[in-house]
Amino acid sequence: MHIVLARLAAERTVAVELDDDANEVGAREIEAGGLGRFVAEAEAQRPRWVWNDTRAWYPALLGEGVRVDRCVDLALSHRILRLSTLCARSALALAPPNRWDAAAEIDETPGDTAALFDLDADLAEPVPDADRDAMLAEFRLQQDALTTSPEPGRLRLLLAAESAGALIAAEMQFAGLPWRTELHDILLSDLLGPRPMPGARPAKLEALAGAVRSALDAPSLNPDSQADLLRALKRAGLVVTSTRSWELKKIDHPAIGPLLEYKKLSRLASANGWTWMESWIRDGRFHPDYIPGGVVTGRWATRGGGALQLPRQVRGAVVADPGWKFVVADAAQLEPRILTGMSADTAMAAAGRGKDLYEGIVASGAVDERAHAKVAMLGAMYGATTGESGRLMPRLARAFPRAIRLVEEAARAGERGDVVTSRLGRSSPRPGAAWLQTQGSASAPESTEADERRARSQARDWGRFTRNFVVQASAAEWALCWMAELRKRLTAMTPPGTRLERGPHLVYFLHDEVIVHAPESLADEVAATVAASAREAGRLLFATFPVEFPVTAAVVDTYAEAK
DNA sequence: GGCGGAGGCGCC
DNA sequence: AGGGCGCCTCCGCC
Repeated sequence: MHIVLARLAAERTVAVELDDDANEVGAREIEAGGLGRFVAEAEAQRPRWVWNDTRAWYPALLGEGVRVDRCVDLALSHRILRLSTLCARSALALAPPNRWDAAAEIDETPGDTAALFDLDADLAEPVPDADRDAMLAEFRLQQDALTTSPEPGRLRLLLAAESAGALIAAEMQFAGLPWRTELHDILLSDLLGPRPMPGARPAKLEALAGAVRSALDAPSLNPDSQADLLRALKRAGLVVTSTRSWELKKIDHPAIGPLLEYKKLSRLASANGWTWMESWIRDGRFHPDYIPGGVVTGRWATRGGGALQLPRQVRGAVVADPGWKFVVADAAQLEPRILTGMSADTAMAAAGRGKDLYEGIVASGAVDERAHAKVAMLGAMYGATTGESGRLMPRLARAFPRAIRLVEEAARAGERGDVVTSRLGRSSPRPGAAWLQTQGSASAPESTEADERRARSQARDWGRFTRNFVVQASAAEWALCWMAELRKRLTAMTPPGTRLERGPHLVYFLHDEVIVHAPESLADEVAATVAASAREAGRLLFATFPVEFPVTAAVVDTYAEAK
């Protein structure tokens, strides 16, 4: 059963009940303030709620203590279906852009802003606060795209996982990641010195800046200014082209040690220092604003707070509540295992069976040490052509021809300007107008050597993008299935109606890693559940193909203890 | 003043 | 000469 929620006006909502063929079988108008109660009662029938945008509905329901089991997020689903090669001939895919298309997809022709203003005024609203007719029409178009797809199963799973992700994102933001500001303050003070007055440098940074100034004989140097710093380094006789840490590391000079230390600590102070703490931690919780599907590959993004870049230095401030534990779990070598499943590479599946995949590659004889296996695999998935990674690639290709062929073919497709598609049906965007123009001008009769070089370089760039896209996007799908399965099982561990924050619940997600906040008595069971959910995700994506997805699950009091 | 690109670096 | 991000500061520009 599907129930479509639509706004009639600011304070009026209608719930339209549909049968399996999306025919309307009932509708009920909900008075102001009554939505939470209505949803809570309807949940007993396990409907799939259909709404334009999870962020527009779910936070308020969570605030009323109401949890939703499953939903269809029409905006997220629309974006997938518009691009997917698995429903390319559907009416939804062939229609001109409308207000269901995110703004990001409309303005992808830079320099052509005039076109934006020529479009229908509806486009100004990227995610519509849709009325009843618009919601039903969009839902039926999406259902049609699914039923006419040659691979409806994959797409249905993808949309279900994407929508479950939207629920999880709202729940994680609502619950928040436990964060102890007094411990964060101690961590900062130990590394930087006591908290300075606003605008002043912490004591340890000031001391390091002084050491750099005297070592470079540059008394007025501001180490925060790259231009200033580069000049001072050159004046001291150092051969550098930038002030990047990795370049400076290669230089032997008394200024370099304190400078690298300065850079590391000043980064901490500016990105996750006291100001960050006061802006983002409320009532002992960090509430990141997750954006499901915010990355072209389907990975999540975040807005504000840099939630996906929490440096290791501050993870000691992430502490479970008294009587509670964190289960910190990450999927081991996720992307190569995804590639294994996609390519059905039985040799690589064997290398990853029951052990560390990179050790397995060593055991297969393809390379002679774990570090080489890792750098070679990453190079295969990212498109490295030179250096150690490039040198090791041919050996990898001989040992695992199917896996390597899959990423090579994805790269060739991108170089041609073609689209590639993930395991469940998320397709890459097409290259933009500028890309096509550069390729076109290189094949024109009057093209120069420089034109052709630029076109080749640009084609290889897009090839690296599509090479990585197939793996990264499919890994993101696996992670969504993992979390959706885990969420379902966590809910089942407490009595129906238990408030989210009273039972074991997800509090953090980072591409291939999750944190569950769980009562101590359930922690071990949660750890086992995390692993079982990973196996289920593997089965959902790759059926019976024998690729394993081991997870490391640690039961800890603080995030810093894990890994 | 605000804006936005560049440089740089944190995470996967 | 490696894929995807977000966010900080500096600095030139309007």
